[in-house]
This record gives sequence, structure tokens and C-alpha cells, in this order.
Amino acid sequence: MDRRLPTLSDVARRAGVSYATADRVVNARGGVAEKSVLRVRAAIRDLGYVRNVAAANLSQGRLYRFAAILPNGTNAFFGRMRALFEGAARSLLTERVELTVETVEAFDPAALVRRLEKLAEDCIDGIAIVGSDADEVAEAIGALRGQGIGVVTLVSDVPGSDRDAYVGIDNVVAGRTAGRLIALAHGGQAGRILPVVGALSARDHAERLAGLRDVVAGNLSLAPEIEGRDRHDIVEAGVARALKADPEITAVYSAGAGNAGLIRVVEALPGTRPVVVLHELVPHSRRALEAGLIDIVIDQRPEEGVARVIDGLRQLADRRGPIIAEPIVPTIYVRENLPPASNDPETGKTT
Amino acid sequence: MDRRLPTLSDVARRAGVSYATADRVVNARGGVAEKSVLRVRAAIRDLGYVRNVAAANLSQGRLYRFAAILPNGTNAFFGRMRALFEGAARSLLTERVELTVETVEAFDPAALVRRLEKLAEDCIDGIAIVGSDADEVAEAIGALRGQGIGVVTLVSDVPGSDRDAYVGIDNVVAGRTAGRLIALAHGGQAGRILPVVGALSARDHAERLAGLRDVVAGNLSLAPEIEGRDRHDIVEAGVARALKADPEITAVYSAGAGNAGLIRVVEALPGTRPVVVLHELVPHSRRALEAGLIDIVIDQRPEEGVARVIDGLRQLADRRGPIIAEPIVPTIYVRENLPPASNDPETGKTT
DNA sequence: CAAAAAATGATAGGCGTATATCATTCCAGT
DNA sequence: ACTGGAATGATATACGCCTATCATTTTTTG
Repeated sequence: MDRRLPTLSDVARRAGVSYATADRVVNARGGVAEKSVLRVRAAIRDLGYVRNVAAANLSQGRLYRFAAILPNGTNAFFGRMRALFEGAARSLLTERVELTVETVEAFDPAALVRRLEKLAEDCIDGIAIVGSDADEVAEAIGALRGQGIGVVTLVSDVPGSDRDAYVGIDNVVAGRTAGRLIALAHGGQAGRILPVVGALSARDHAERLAGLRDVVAGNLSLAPEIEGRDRHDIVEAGVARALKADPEITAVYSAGAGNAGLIRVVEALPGTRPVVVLHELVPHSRRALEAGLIDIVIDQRPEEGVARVIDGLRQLADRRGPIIAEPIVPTIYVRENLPPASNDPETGKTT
Repeated sequence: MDRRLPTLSDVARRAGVSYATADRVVNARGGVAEKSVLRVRAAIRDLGYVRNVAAANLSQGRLYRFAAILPNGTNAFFGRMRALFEGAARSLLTERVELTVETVEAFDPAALVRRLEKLAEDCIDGIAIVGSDADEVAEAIGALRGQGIGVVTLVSDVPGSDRDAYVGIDNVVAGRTAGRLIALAHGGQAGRILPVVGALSARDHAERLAGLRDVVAGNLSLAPEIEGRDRHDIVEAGVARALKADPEITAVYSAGAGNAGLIRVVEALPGTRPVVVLHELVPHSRRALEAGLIDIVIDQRPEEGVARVIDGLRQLADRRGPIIAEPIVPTIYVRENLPPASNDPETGKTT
């Protein structure tokens, strides 16, 4: 049960040097003769020594301080993400990382920049933000990094910034995935896809649309996009009008938010409904999937995103080298492979 | 950067008791007056004290010893899983957990039981095994647990055993998911699905088939199953014969292994091919997906499984209560949302 | 060969927790 | 008031690593 693992003292003894010298080698303090370095290295290999991080962290008394900034509002997706961050914050405290979750006015780059500047004075180790396309944000990120603060963008990147990593899905991939599934559902039959976006000027949505176009071929065509401004009432009106105007539409792909409106339209539809693919597993999309009102939900796994952000920031704070950011792959949910619904104990809401 | 978090000494001071008493409270040693307990608890709340696990682990000098037993053979899926375990073993050593990965003759319950008995003598904290349906295995698990050794089953459960947890997908769910996607691909059109299994007597495969049947309705029907014994040559011959005999077949669902054979048949097929859904993302299924020879791969995320196994075993060893086993949901891959191919540095193989 | 420079050894204190021992104080029951 | 047991305090050691200091030895250099 409790064998002992070799310590650095064991290494030193085995290498025939003092503890101090072994320490100089493993912590790269320099001032050690080449032959001693080699002997210590050999001893490490022979004994299979690995540094005890618990002891190391303890001795250094290191406390990581991170912050995550999310857009405010009642958006279901960010609500879910916020809950995930707060849950992570609690369990991370035992490992000496203090994570504060803050919100900032959505779609307001200036507010975000002000918040970042405040955090910079607050001696923090790393920050996660939901990016936006503004140059001022890119500059603020540059300033933070100049102070040695790690910065990762989450869900949405900040183009032209030198953030340490982007943690999120590739939206072109997401759009292609949607397109593939829609094509599969048509099985070679002709069809017309109605794309719904928040705004064509939003980079994320444009990328998803581009991905969709990459895949759509053969006798599938695209109807003109609807811009729903991520608001369910506008989406509802737009989709209802489009479906009425064009009976040839066989599929709807919603790249943005406001899908409660889309779902209402589908629910009220007489006869066979089109194939519906949309993004993000949130309470209303989950219910719609379970009810058979929609076919596919493409999710960007905020759980995984949150975990990666924290790991990445910690790695940066330790100066363990740059983050190697494997992209998060969009996950496909149908009615049958939904994850178990988790009830948020605080709000009582179902996720 | 380096504020200090409250320690147990701080708590004691705040509560107006000695360190010893505070310790008696947090470690539930008993012999403390009710009012002292309350004062210490209040101090903990007020200061937001959380135990420093690094220090705790250090002081206990705890070393976790775990073993994972996988079936031998050249199966691509278990090869992938094995690589994952070995990678995890390396990085876990820094956290004082020693994980050994062993193989045992596949489909040989007696060999597995012998190995388990040997491990039981070897003062180990936890074991992960790929379950099988044999009573003797269930008994061996009971014996291990009687000795206080944690046991989790992986990929395949051991019915009737009192293992601490099963980490893997629900195969009925997986089958339903496959069925849903096949139904989607038919878009209401008529069709006939050819199921391919390793053996009908294998519980996992039977469950997947049952899940498929749950979903298939309307003008979709099932052809008689092919038993491919998980061998690609047998699968190849069987599928080729079935497709030739029944031109009505519009889809193939392979619940087991040996899919290289299935892929070869599809590749050689003239004209339009059926919809193909199969399990496990391994090099050959990945290539087939990329080449457009198959439509869907349902994967049980061995990465996640391995991570959960280790977390779970550690939790058991700490006696932090029973494992709360959220099921792993099967993941759907199409050509477009494949994760980046990772090259195994040792074998040079692509995963 | 002496002096300077480089390398090494010896050792101590601290990080926060776990655990143990022993002395002391408190209070109930007689 | 005395006794016995419960509750509490004081304190020491160990865990493995980091950091620092100072003395000593070895090597290099002029």
C-alpha cells in the first residue's frame, strides 16, 4: 500500500553528490560541472525519480489567481457556462487556485477593456474572456500579456491579438458538421436549407455559414439567410415568414441563438416539418430534441472548455511552456444520446 | 500574486481553540464538546478555510497503486485504450499515483481471475478491468472488494458483481443512437437495415441491437443479423453475401468489431452504397469516414473513460465516498467533426 | 605556485497538514 | 471537597521540496 517513491535525497546519494548539487541540477540553477549534471541525470533515470508536485507546491506556497469574464444577460448558454465556472471555482480552492467569475456588459468592448485594466492592477495570474472583434480588446490583451498575465479567449476569439490560446470550437467545422448531417438526412433527395444567423456581420455566425456552404452540394440549395439578431421573437417571425413564402424548404440550420422562437414555429407547423439543426444544448433545445421537434443539436461542450481554460492558465502561470491548444470538436446530440440532465441546485433549472 | 490562504492554525485562532482541537474537528477524531465544534465550524466558514490537499498528501506520504487489466491481442480499440492508460501513467507519477497496465488473455475468465488474485496479494489500492459475463469474475471482484480494494469495470460490465462502478457507455443508448441516425438518413423513406454483430450471445452486442430495434419503426425493417465474430474476414464475407442476396438493404449497422472487412465490402460496391454506421474511432474507421465510405462512427470516448477510472479509483482509495458514475455518452462522429489525428510517438500509428 | 574562480558540501528554516504524546483544565457525580 | 473522566492545550515530528547561506574543496589561470 505505501511503498516509498525516491526523493531528491535518494537521487543525490545515488549520484554521489550532495543534495545541494542535485537540487542545482533539477532546478537548473547552474554552476554545476558537466560530469555532475550527467551523474545526477543518470541517477534520476535509474531510480525513476519524479518530483513530488504536492511538496513543491507546498514549499512554494503558490496561490493561483484567475478570473473569468463572461457577458451578462440571460442567455442560456452563458448561464450554463457561468454555472460551470462557479462549480469549478469551489472545487479548485482545495488546490490553491482562486477563480473569480465576473460578468461584463455584452457587446460592449469598452466595458470589457475597462474591466481588464482593473484586473491588471489586481495582481492576477490569468484571465479568460469571451472574445470580441474589437481592436481595443486586442490591445488590452497585449498589455496584460506584457505584464506576464496569461490570457485565453473562450468561445469566441479576438483576431489579431496575441492571446495565449483560444479555447473553443472551430466554427467552420461546426458549420460543416451541420451541413453533413443535413445532407445525410436528405439522402440524395433534393432540398433547400434555410440558414438562420444572429447577424451576418458576426464572425462566428459567418464562419458557420461558410462551413455549411462547404458541404452543401448536389441538389441541395440554400435559401436566403434570416438575421434573427439572436432574439427569439425576431427569429420566430423571420422563420415563419420564410417557411410560408418558400414551401420548398426542407431543412433549417440555425447558427446562432434565439432558438426558442425557431422551436415555436416548428411546433406550430402543420404536416411534416423540415429537418432542424441548431447549436448549444440548453434547456429549451434539450426539450425540443426530446419532443422530436428538432433533429440535431451541435454543442461546443462548455464543460470541456472550462476545464481546458483552467488547465491552460495554470500551465501558463507555472511557466511550463505555451499552451498546446487542441481544438474542441463540436459534439453532435440526437434525442437518444443526450447526457443526463443535471439539475442546478441553486436555480433549480435543468441543464 | 501570492496572497495567503487561511490555514488550520488561523481557524483555531479565530475559533479561540488550540490547533489540536481544530484538528480534532476537521478530521472527525471525536472527543470535542459540541460548542467547540460549532465554533470551529463557524471559523471555517468565516475565513473560507479549505484544506490544502498538497500539504495533506505530503504529510501522509500517500502513494496510490492502481492497475488496469486489458485484454491482449491486436484489437485497435484496446490498443488505443492501452496507449491512453500508459500516457496517463506517466503523467500521474508526479501526483504520487503509480498505475500499471497489464494484459490478460482475451475471452478467458479463468486467466483474468488468476491475475486478479495475484494483484490482491500485491498490496494494491484499486483495479480497473474490462468485464466479462462470468460468475467467477464476479466472485473474484467480491473478494477484492472485501479486502478494501476498489474495483471498477471498464467498457464492459460484470453483471451480478458488486464492483464500485461501471465506467462505459450504455449499449442500449448506443444502439438507439445508431438507429436514430439511420432513421434520419432515410428521411421517412422505406429501407432495410442489416445488423452486424460479433456474436448474438455477447451481451454488449445484443444490447446495441435491442437499442436499434427500439428506434426502428415506420417503413424501416431489419434484415437478419450477421454474426461476424469480430473478425474482419468473416464480417467481409457475411456482409458481401447479405448485400448481394438482398438488394433492398439500405443501411448497415455494425455493433461489433471486424469493421475493416465491412469497409472493404463497401469500397468494392458498385453504384450507391448503403448508409453505414459503426462503432469506435480507430485508424481504419477514421480513414473510411474521411474517404466517404461510411457515414457515422459512434465512439465511446476511451479518453474520458480512462480519466474517469483514475479519478474514481483515487476517490475510492481516499474513502471519499462512493463513485457517482455519470454514464459516458456515446459520441457521434461524421467526416467533418473528427478530432485531430494524434500520432502515437511510439508506434508511429495514427489514432 | 599562488591567487582567483568555479564547484561542491553541509545544513537550516519554511510551507500546511497529519498524528501522536503528555500535561493540564474543566465539570459531573458522589 | 474529592475523584474520574472528558475536553482541551501545548508541542514535536514527519512528509519532500525550495531557497539560502557559508564553508570547503577542486580546478583554472596568470
